[in-house]
Amino acid sequence: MSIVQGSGRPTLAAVAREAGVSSPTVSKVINGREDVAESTRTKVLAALEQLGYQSTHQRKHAEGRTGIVEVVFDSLYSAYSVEVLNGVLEQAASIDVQVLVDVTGHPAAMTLSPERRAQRILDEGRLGLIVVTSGFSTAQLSAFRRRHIPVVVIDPLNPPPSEVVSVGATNWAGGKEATEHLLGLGHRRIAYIGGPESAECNQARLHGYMAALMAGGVQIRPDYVMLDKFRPEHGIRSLKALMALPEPPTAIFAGSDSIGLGVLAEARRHGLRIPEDLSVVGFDGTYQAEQSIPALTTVTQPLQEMGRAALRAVLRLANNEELDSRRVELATHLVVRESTAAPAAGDPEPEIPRH
Amino acid sequence: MSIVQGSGRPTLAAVAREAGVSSPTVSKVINGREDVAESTRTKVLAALEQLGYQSTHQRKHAEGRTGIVEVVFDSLYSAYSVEVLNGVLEQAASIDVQVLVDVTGHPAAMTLSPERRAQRILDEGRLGLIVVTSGFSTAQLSAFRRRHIPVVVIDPLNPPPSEVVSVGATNWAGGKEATEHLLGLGHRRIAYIGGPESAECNQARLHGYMAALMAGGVQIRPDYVMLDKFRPEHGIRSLKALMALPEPPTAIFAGSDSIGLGVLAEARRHGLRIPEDLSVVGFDGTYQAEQSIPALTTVTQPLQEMGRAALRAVLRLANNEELDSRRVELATHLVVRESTAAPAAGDPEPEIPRH
DNA sequence: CTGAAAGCGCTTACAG
DNA sequence: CTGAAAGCGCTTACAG
Repeated sequence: MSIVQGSGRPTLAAVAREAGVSSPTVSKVINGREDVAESTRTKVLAALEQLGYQSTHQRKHAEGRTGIVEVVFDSLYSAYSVEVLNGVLEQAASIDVQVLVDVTGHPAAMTLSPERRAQRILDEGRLGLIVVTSGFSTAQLSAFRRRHIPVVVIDPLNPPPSEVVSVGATNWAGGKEATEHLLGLGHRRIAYIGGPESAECNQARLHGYMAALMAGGVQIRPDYVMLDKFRPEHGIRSLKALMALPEPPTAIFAGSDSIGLGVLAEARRHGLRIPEDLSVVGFDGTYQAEQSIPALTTVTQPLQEMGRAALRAVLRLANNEELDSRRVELATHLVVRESTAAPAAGDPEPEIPRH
Repeated sequence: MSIVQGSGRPTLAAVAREAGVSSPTVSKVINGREDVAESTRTKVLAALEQLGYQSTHQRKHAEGRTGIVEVVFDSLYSAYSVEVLNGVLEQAASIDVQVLVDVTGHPAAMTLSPERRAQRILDEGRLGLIVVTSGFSTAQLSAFRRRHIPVVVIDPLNPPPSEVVSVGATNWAGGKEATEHLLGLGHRRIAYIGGPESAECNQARLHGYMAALMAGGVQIRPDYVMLDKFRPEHGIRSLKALMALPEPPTAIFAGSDSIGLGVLAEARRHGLRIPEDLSVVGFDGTYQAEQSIPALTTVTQPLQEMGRAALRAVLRLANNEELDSRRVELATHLVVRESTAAPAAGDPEPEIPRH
């Protein structure tokens, strides 16, 4: 059980000495042969781990640094994901790194356990991993860190473990700005149709919304806050419900562009004119918001820049360089388009004056 | 110069015998050492090629069949590309193949020569290559074939070399169906705003359009055919030009959804109501056409299915299985939505009766 | 199930 | 610039 400190990288023979067995036995373990006693296998595996043994194949791979970064999405069926991917791809193209795209949310997907995925990423010498919204639990992310695989999370749904690097946007400030815009136009009955209650980014937007209302001296009404998935259907259902209220809102702050587009579609079916009868603000700044008719006022997130920043961070981690910060927040900004205006003049306004 | 038929795969020693040199010399050539006479290097390279020698690393890679397929796009800034990618990803997820996405059209992109790309694909043991619209010239595609890399082209802009497998849609039939739909509604002044003149798919759609007009007894007017990029701006510019004609069209067949959406936007600016004043049909069947207001009538291409079919074909080629056909054409179909209707009744109609 | 011995395929160090 | 010889790291075949 002597600790042999070989001059260079560990060889199979060194592992054999460490484990107190012969080389052929180690060879068998590595190659997954059956004819090895379980106790021996355990000893050998421990020695492999201890010395950090890599097969010739793995070593070649690591030296060659094939330069592949793996990007994991829940799905690519949202403009949000596509824009982030485009940012990653652009950054990758400019520095000759390759991008492997993985989608975990497909019904037919083989669901790889994170441990197996981590193993594959190690075996195949990936430079690192970018995770876009959700996908992995805190425990799963920690598993990657344990194996020293650089991981960067974009806009994490749940707060990631503190040692994981994340890239996001100033969601609180964005939510505040959207709401202030509507207040500034004269709206007082402003509803929030947002994403899942558990999602970090939704909480920040919601609290930005509430902060703006409070600062504006407007009462927060629980019946004006509808939380569910970031999907058009949620916008459709929620607008229906809000319009059925005795005192329907005159403006909607939607927690995502896709929700906002759902609101637009449903408003149209209701015969509501946008922005004359109802103002709508989205969040994300996807091209769909730009191209909708009327064009959607929205809080733009620098999605491409977020993708680029994530790739840069992964590569720095892969090179063991220092990062300025474990958490990057890029600035959002409001883009005013056609879907917002002052409320109808004749609107009965049970106004509380600003104080 | 004896041809040694080793029992199994070629070893370095076999290459040495074939080239009439020693093993160390071959080793040097393989590892790119400088101290080899040029004439010797040439002989050795010939022998390597001849015997199809693979380094241990390459062999490991090939055996392990890491299972990466490379997909090359011009860009991912179009709904078309994204839908194709989603098809590829879905198929890949269901059979545990990984997908590497490459985008060549970015301004900052390192432009890899196809020879270097082919080399990389060989070295890194990719299963094959899917090329989505354009990207490679005929000569470049042939380079891949020469090196026995499975290649499938989706919707080739130019007719690919006959030995390359391609996946497309029934563009001619789709163009004909779109035009017949407009004729059936009573339109006679139908313009075509299509893609690049050189693009195969555009030619097919244009000829489908012309075939329908001829069958309907409607004169083909060259001033009603506008060809340029598959982009919204082309739709905007062309509609402007068409509306300035002494006899503007009452219906537009757009060669892509993105062109169609440009037409919609420009019509709105012009104060034209859709579909009362102008009918518009798109092509592609992207979700943007579905979500536009008014929703765009379009000829749907099974883009996801095309992505799936391409991946299936690449894997069959990689396994040396037979393909049913070198060219797959999947069926398009017309989806009627809100952007088409009968022309305004009062329309002055210099009508030629159908014969 | 284990390991001494032989062997394989490639690389290295160096004499010419 | 080339190759005989030694060597390295791993695997294989087989005796126990």
